[in-house]
Amino acid sequence: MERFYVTTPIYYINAEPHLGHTYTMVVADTLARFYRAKGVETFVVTGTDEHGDKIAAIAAAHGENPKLYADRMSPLFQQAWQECGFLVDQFVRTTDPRHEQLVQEFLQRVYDNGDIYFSRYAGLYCTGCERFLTEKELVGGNCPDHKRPPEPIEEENYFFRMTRYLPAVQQYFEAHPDAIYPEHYRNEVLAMLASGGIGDLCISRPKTRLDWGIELPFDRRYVCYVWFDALISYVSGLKMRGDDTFHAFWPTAHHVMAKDILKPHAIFWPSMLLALRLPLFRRLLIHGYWVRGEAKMSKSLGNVIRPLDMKQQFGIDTLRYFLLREMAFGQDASFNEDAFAARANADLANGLGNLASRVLSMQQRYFDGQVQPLDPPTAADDDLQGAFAQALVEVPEWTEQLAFHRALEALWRALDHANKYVVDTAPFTLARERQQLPRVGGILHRLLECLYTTATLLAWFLPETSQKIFSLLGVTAPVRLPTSLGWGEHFPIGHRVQPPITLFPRIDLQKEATPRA
RNA sequence: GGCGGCGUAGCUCAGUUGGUUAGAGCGAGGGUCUCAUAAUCCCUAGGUCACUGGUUCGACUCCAGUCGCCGCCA
Repeated sequence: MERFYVTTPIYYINAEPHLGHTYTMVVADTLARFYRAKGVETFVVTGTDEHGDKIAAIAAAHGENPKLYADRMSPLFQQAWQECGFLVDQFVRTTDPRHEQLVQEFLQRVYDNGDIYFSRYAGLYCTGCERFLTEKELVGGNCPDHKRPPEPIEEENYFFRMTRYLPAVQQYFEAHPDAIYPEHYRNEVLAMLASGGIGDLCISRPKTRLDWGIELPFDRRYVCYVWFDALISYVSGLKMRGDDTFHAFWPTAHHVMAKDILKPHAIFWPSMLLALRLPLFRRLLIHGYWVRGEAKMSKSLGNVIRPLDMKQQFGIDTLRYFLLREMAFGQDASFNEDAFAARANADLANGLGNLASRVLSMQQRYFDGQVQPLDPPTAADDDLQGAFAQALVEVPEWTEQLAFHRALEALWRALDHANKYVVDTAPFTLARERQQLPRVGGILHRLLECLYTTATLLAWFLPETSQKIFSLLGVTAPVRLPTSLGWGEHFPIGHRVQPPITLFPRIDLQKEATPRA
């Protein structure tokens, strides 16, 4: 059986879920639903990253111990994703004993293989970044990201002999051109590897400075550095379901993430896997940032859009549609209310929503909701069917290539065609003459088929809407993504469809803006 | 500083291996129908394709340089 394993990063619990997290989730969810529709067995892992200096500091600032803070924050993510309806097979918390045990087991294994050594290190440490900075990285003596001076620290630590594995990592990426997508990021990784500037990785923190982390099994005076801990969640998430699950899914691993954490995933992680004698992941899928004005959408800079607020105000599918339609996967995109409302109104309310509404309304008005036989097709009928046949081919193709915006664009070309078909064939005019009713019935039957195919192709993009349309049509969704339209086979003659509902209310920003008090 | 990318209509972008009047969507303006969520559908945008040189019969599309923006690395 074919399988597909997709992960998101485990999210750092220093802030609430924001738009960037939500986009990553939407992508992972869309991919999982797509492969599922194709009959592929899927597994999704996400979670929360709960260790590290920063968490300890935030918890202390709240007067809490870190574990309690984590126990309070982690569910915010879990619940948000659940309310958004994202498929999640395993939610990993790095404070879960099963995860901690695996991290220790892996550390021990790497240590036993001689890939971990002890050494003194002096440097400038930024608690915001949770890493040492070089002098050259500083801007005016400050960390460029956190705008404050790092602390000079000298200490003894454990190091992972990453340099030993870098040549093999490089070979792997050269031999597997699609392992990092988009290609732009693959080139960056290859450049990084070729530069020779990558050293071994410090994987410990002395407890004297920080004790909120997983203890090193071979030296209890130290805890594990966050990346070594966090990356292993991709394995522990599967192992929590048993070794069979791990063996079945691991070779198909697709890691979705934003571009800021490319390096740990493309350099540290494959090195760790090689040191652990585990197969490498299948692909890294790198997306860009949602920018709003000048500042990037980041947890430390505020500027947050809360997913649950968006869902409550506009519905999860409207948010999904905007995110998937507006961002070319891999590139940055901008988020603002005007673009959001424009997109939603033009494509969802006026396009898809109105089409469903007018078709179901006519079916109700002229035939009491009962589906009529197809009549012999005209040229216009053939064109319409051709448009949807093309969508049936293009939408899955673009999805497979992660070009979600193109996939949706392709589907909307067909929908636009359907709206035009209504005007061209004018069933509402024909219906005035009794002898034309068979033709009206044939036209409406075809339009119902348009909605059927649309719902089929929306299953992984807008699952809620897809279900709503099938339910309005009074039929069940196909079990498997069909390879041909099958028009004429979905509605028995006399089958009754439902009267229209408003799938997507038009968004009026001025109205939305007022009741803020 | 090194490597790489980008700069096309008000906005977001397409523009394949160089070739007749440079395209789409949205927004805006005008019109139409009336089944529909005042939605649909039709018409309308005259933009030095950043700038300057070069190659060519001919370049938005190739080359060099300039300016501006950005990414990665140092």
